Amino acid sequence: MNAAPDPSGSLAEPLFRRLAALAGLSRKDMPDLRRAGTRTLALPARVEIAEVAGRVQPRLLVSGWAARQRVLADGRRQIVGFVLPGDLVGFELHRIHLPYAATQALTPATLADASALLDLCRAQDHRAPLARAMRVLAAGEELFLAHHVTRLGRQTAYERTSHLLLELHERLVLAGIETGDGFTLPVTQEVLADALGISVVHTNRTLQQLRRDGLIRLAGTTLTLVERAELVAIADYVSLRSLIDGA
Amino acid sequence: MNAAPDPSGSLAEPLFRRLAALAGLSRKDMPDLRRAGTRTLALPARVEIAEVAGRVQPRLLVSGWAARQRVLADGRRQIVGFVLPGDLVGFELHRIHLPYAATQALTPATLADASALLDLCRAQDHRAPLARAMRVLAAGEELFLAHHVTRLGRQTAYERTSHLLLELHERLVLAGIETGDGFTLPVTQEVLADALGISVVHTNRTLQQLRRDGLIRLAGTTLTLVERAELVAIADYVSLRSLIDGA
DNA sequence: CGCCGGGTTGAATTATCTCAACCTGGGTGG
DNA sequence: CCACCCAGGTTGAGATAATTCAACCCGGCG
Repeated sequence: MNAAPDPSGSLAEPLFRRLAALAGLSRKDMPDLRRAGTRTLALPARVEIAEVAGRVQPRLLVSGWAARQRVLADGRRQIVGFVLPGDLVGFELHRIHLPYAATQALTPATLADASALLDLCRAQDHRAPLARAMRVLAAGEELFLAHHVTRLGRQTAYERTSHLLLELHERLVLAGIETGDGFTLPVTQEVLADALGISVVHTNRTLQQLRRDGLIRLAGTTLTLVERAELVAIADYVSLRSLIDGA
Repeated sequence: MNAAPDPSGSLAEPLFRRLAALAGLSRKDMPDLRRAGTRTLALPARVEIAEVAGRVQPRLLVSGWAARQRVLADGRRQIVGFVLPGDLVGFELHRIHLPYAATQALTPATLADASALLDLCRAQDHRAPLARAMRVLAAGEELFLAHHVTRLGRQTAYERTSHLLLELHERLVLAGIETGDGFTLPVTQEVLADALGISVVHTNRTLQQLRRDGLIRLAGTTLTLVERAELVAIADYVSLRSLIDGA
């Protein structure tokens, strides 16, 4: 759990990319976090990204994956959402934090303190470019929750899996983490199962079916969306990109 | 589709009740909407609450129920969330609107223009009581989406149904629409099915099972939560109330 | 009167789950 | 340096929750 100041401001690069890509925020409107005490925190996998001393800390996920999850009384787990690099946690800009779902690191992860960014956002007028851009990000988060609901409620395991993979890919590309037609999927099938609302065994079989059908390739943690267009059709996937551009 | 000025400001009463109950907003901090051009719009059931002329209008649901829903290419429908009296639609305070899920009236409904309220909120400092209270409401909305995900992903039909009924009840009580241990459920079983992610037939059977088990009573549109505590245990229900008080 | 939306029931079908076994590769301790 | 150990992946087979299809009922309404 070492802590060091951000040497270059690049820790927030994935966040900045999304702000630029989705909300057209220009470099000059990007906040300068270099001298704002941005420190990083390294966490091993499986650890909960705790609120320090009961207080919610605004943080930015710099690297690794995490998940917001709820565990039922009998141990069943549902992943409510994935937290990817460039995502914010405990960031009480638009809503207060409720301790309903715990955020857990799925891989080794590094976090940066985002209180400087939070203060900056709070000081903005609602018409300011940065404030506007943050509202676009918030809309994206809500969209992904709605995606999740639709997948779980009305899609088959095959469709759900395609849909989730497409969403993860879009998010990683938006953040500039990935650029090609695939991505690194650093989680176990158990994690996917708990996100997709199906059993591990069925997750395994579904992934294999997608492979056999030539829609994806999956070797270790390297996933390729071989037939992206077809996957989009199967999953009825609506991209954030298209919704923002269309509006 | 008649339009009339709000005679008393009471149109926003359900909203005000929630602000008071959840965020401790006092009457003196409540916005005065009486002379702010608050007009109402009456809609029949099944009509979409459209964005007029492609523009998103901030509105307040005054009476009736609506639903945000997504319809897949082959006609399957998933209700992403219920809109109850006191809820806001098209209210672009914290996030921009994305046309992912259409909002449809489930019963005859009346809406009021909420642009005055939106302007007022936007003029607030982030520490102002009203701004703070709106962040609490936003947290509630997010919680109900998380509830929805958990229900659909990891609960049985029996548990899901219990959970949803508890949530609807809590929301109606918070808005001051209902006060007892039950509420008026003005929707068809098909609507419930599309919210719960199960078939109509199975929804029917599940409701009957809950009745047979003496947990609920359902006559026409009148629903009673006979054994509320038991339902909470079955559904592993976490109330918004308890989360806010506990924090 | 007759129709129709919504609720109810039965019976066959299917998607998914559970249980259980087995395999593999990487890491660890003796 | 080898043996084992364990997490994670894979496969088979029986069990079950939920679906689909179909029929029927009821009350309200044109």
